[in-house]
Amino acid sequence: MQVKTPISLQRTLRSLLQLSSTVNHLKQIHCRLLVLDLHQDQFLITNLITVLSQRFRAINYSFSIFTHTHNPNTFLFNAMIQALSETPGFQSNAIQLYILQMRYGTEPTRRPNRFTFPPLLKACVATFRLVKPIQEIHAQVTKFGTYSDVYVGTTLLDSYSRYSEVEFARRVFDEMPIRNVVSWNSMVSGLARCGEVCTAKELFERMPDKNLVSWTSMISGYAQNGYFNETLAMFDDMVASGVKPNEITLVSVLSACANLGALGLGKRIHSFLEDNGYGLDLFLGSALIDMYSKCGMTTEALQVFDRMLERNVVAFSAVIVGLAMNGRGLEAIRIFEDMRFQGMLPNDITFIGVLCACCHVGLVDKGQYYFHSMTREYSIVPKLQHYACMVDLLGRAGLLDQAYQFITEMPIKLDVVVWGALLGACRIHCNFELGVHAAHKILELDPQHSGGFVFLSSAYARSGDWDAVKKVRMMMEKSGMKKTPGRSWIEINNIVHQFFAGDKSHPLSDKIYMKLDELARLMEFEGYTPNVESVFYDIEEEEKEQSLNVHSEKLAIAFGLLNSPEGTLIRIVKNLRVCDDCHFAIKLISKIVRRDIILRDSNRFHHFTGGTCSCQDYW
DNA sequence: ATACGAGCGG
Repeated sequence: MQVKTPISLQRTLRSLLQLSSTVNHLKQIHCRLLVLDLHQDQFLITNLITVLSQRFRAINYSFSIFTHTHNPNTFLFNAMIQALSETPGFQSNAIQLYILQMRYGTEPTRRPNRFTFPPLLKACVATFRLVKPIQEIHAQVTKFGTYSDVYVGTTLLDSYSRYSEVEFARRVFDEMPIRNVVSWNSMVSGLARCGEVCTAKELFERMPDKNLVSWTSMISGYAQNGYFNETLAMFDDMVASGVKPNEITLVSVLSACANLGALGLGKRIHSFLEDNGYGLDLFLGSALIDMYSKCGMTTEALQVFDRMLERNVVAFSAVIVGLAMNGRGLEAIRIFEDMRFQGMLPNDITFIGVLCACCHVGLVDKGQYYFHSMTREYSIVPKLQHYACMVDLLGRAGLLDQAYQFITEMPIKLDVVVWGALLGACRIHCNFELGVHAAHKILELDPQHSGGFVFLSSAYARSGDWDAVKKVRMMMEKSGMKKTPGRSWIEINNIVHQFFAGDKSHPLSDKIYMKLDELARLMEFEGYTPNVESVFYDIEEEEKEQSLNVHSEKLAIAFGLLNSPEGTLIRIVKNLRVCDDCHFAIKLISKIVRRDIILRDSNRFHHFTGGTCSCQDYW
């Protein structure tokens, strides 16, 4: 039975609830309710539960109050379901409570309404792996006549999109009688989440009005789908239309900077954050660490890491992976040990960094130890990437038989990356027999894989078996193999200049080629001879004249030397792996011109200084 | 009278 309380007393108690700043205040109010015999006043109880759980996360206390209330009404159920659905670990209880509500019977005082479903849907998303429960709630939404509510529709379409059910999401959106900016934003980010970035963009353009979230949704949608140039273009548009970005926008922009190696913009965002008093929270901190690491600036990455007030597994993983990829494997391992010492649990990505670190430093035993501890101590199931790291680790160290043994014992289906790791090791250690086997396996899995063909043709060329070389060539042509064009880029004064192999389209092309000629003469003094073998690794180039001299990274470096002050660092990003010849040449260039050069290729970083490379010629 | 929806990191 509903207790009637004088309006003025209710109002007083309600403002007391709002003013409470500790759980003790609320306990005192709860006591007053009991003393005044108001503990069955559902309006006050609803308020009490809301404040307890929203402000103090006191979910158990809330629930005990709920269970002591007789015949709870819709409001009370809604408040309790919402509280449970907002508390990590309790979402499934929210669903159970709804089921209980249904079992009680849905007479008018207890009938679910439009406020019931949004939290319930969120709880389902947090609890279930499959979309089925969402569809069931969709049916309930219709049954209780709340389908045309904006909040319900928006949450429903959002939920569908989180299960990649973009068509259901779109249908809900199209059927909504009223949409507001939030509904549009949900649909835009839902489409982006399902990979339909172009449709998302179309919708974004058609939006009747846009706010900060609309822009941010589109920007992060681009970033998450790997459209990094579009991410930055969108960011420019946003700034141009006078919308001020917030931390959430900038996290996505930083991720694009990281992937493009756009250090200039990344740094500008870092200073913007500092100037505007944004603290280094977990998201921004990790994004900055990643950005600096992927630009080869590990020292700056470490600085950000050190300055973070709070660090979680993502921040640790970012710094461990960053150091590992940049060849600072020992430091990566030290930070990992530090993390374990602090009792923070690593996850699968942390272990990618750790294994990668061991690989680049050549710590075979340690790598094997960590690989085992991953499953034994932390119950993390190794993924293909972890296996590929192990094959790489063993293979690089010259333990090819062990690497092959490891492959044969793998409990999951092998992919191109794992065989590719073995192939790479065979190339470094000149084991052609095993390499040919790996290459065939790769071509079975991916008949257009250029690396497989390249290895085969060079292996046969080496052994003088020209018939076999011919056969491989024919296979290549038949497979329609398309080699990704080599592409490198360099950022000068915040502008990214891009070069393709053999590119002559740049306005300063003449000067660039003159610079390369000059470097070639100086390099001869240092004992450089073009490595003919590389030609076989790079089939796309071999038809072209002077093919060895025009790989895109060399063009970018020459351009960088011409357009930056003496003695400054040169940073290049390349979309493919660097070839042996360029690697050797860049080592010499770093010595001749006394410049440090950082080259990020598709696989790892190379820090060249004074004629040596941080990868120690293993890559 | 009460409560509900969108965008972020390795």
